[in-house]
Amino acid sequence: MGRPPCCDKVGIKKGPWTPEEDIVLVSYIQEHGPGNWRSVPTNTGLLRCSKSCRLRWTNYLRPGIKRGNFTPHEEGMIIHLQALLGNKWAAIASYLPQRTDNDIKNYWNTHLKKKLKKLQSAMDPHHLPSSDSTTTSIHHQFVSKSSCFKTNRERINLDMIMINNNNLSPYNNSSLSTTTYASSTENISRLLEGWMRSSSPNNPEKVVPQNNNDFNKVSNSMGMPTTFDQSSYQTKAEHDHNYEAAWEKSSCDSMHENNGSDHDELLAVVEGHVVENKAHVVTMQEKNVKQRSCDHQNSVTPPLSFLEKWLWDESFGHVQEMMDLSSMF
DNA sequence: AAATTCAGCAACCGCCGATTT
DNA sequence: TAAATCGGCGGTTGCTGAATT
Repeated sequence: MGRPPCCDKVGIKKGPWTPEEDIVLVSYIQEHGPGNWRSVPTNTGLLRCSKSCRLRWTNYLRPGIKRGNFTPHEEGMIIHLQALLGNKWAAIASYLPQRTDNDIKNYWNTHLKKKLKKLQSAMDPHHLPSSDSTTTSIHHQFVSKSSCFKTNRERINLDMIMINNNNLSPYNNSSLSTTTYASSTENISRLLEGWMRSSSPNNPEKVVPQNNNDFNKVSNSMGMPTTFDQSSYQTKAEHDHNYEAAWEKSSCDSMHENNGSDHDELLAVVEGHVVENKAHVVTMQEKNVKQRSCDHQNSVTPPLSFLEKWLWDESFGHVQEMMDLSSMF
């Protein structure tokens, strides 16, 4: 016989998570840490399957997740890594701190695919679009050294590097110390605010805080930072803009990000790409060395591989190429 | 102003390798 | 060793708000 099932399939709730459920889940994880998902529904009383709990945590509630617009730098990274790795969203996400694989996947499907198709048709007007051609074509057009990865073996080599470099990811288990869980209350805070915004009397199931004080009460009961005063904004756009600003300001991760979208700003970001990424990798290595030294004394993080350096350098070159082309639109 | 279409994204589904009993 | 679930991943769906007609 195998293991007993993680949860009873009968009476499992589906659909969007409510703030109440989120609070229960976050509270539990703050106390016990992520993992052992099969015990979460039982121990919390949540009418969700363990998979749903894990997904909610990893894609939304986990600390350090950045939401909102992707920077040109992030865009370039995704395009390049997708060309190299294919639709390995988890692997790509490991190179983009603060972004979830789901977010990257969504962004690729809704934004970048179209963008690249546009570019592709501009570069090759006679090309007949097809579902699989985009990636292949982009691969040829933007990865000038793609011959380096023509064989499966070489692709596996890169995967090995990716696996190795997962140690650099803030998302791997070793670097998620329990002290960081507190910041997930910010996610809850944000969620509650968005939920209030979208709540309507037509949905009687939701227990909507009636005013900002109620919201703050809920937040304070969670020990949340209530850094955003939503009462003074006239329009939704103004509200959203200021909320995003407050959110960005209160973000737990201080890694430098540039949200500018105009061309000059974009190029500036791209030009700083290599340095920034190398600096980031070094920082993450330092973090991991510190973390590991707690877990396993005297362990050493491997240095940057030649191939990884190549990846960054290539990324810089191709992204700049992309930017030159994108100025056509 | 109402109806329709489009776009974005959270969450579900199904598959697969790892793990447990 | 076999059988069953877990955990993780990528593909897809369906809901909601925005944009367009």
